[in-house]
Amino acid sequence: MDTAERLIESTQELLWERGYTGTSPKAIQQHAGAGQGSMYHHFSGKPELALTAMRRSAEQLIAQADAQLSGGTALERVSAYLLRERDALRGCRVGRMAMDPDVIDSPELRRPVQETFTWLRGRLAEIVAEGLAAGEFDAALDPRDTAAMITAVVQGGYVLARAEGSQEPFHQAVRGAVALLAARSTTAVQ
Amino acid sequence: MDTAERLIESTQELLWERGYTGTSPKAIQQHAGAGQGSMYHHFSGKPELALTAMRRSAEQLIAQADAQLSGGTALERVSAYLLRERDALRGCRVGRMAMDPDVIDSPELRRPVQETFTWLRGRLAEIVAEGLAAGEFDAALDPRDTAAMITAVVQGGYVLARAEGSQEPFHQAVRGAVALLAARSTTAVQ
DNA sequence: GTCTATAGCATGATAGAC
DNA sequence: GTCTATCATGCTATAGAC
Repeated sequence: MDTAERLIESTQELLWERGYTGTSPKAIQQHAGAGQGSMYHHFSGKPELALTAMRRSAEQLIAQADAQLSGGTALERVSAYLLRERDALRGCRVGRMAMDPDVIDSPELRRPVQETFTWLRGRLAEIVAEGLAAGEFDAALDPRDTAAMITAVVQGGYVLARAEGSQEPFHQAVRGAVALLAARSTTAVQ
Repeated sequence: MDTAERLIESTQELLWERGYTGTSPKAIQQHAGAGQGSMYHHFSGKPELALTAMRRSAEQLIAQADAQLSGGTALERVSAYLLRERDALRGCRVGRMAMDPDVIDSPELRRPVQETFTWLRGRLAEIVAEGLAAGEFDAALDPRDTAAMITAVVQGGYVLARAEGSQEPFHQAVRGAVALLAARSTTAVQ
């Protein structure tokens, strides 16, 4: 693996762990086993390297979620997404960036974060809409509101887990969401 | 207002805006209109001042939520909490701290964050349990899971709003949660 | 109690040798 | 391409005058 690649992957790791503000070029270089000159040869500076790393993380998250969101009924796909095994204490490598002021204040750095969640909410809304069209969900459900709720439960579950220092609140939150969604879909058939 | 008070309130503001890692003693001093000597006279350093500010924010959030969560049926109270007007782009001043590695790595700094969410989930679980006892909610709902879901939707809604640069995803998420809860409430069904 | 001066170290970046 | 040296600035804290 070449140096540029090691720098990108090290940045992905450190952004996930410490955020943009809390990640220094020096820390990235040490993690990647590269010198300063090497980093500044491949990238113009911290913003460009972080942008490259964030785009990479966004692509990976979308590819992963896309794979998990295919196959089965709408409820099965949504439940699989919510109940998928995660390291809740680590949180979301993309969602984490939304709390970083330097990222949010920069349209360029914010874009991959925005695109990730726009895509995720859109994909979940399609699935909920499919479930509605198939009569699987109650017609009263709004696809976009429900999709935003599902996305938010996961992101908020990470906050609760980290606050508590335990995975349990995350699991409670997603179980709570699945229970509400599941019952809604079964009662619709009565 | 005396200097110590201005320092505390300035720290509350800046922690909300930029987090712990992104908030420097110098920035606090400038915001409070106080010199370095003044800050270090009243507080041993950044950690003690931040701890004081975070405890204050936690108390205020709990007091506010407690007031909002009294009066009306269980569904009304939960809905009022979810639909309350908020500056979604600003996020939660307590929940924000959960994404800061320096806060989470320090048991002392994490404590007010943990206590806030433990209390909030507990209070919401009580309310859901009351709703269950009164036959207001579907008996299949688990109070703690549902409470964690409600708390997570709000915290995750902030992430979506900040990622999007718009309040709309927050509103979608809480509307989605209220719609699901209302659908499982006997008062809404008939 | 508040101020200024200073310290030691980290940050983010540049320069130039190799 | 990678290295070390260097730089201006900012961070966190201490010292000591007032």
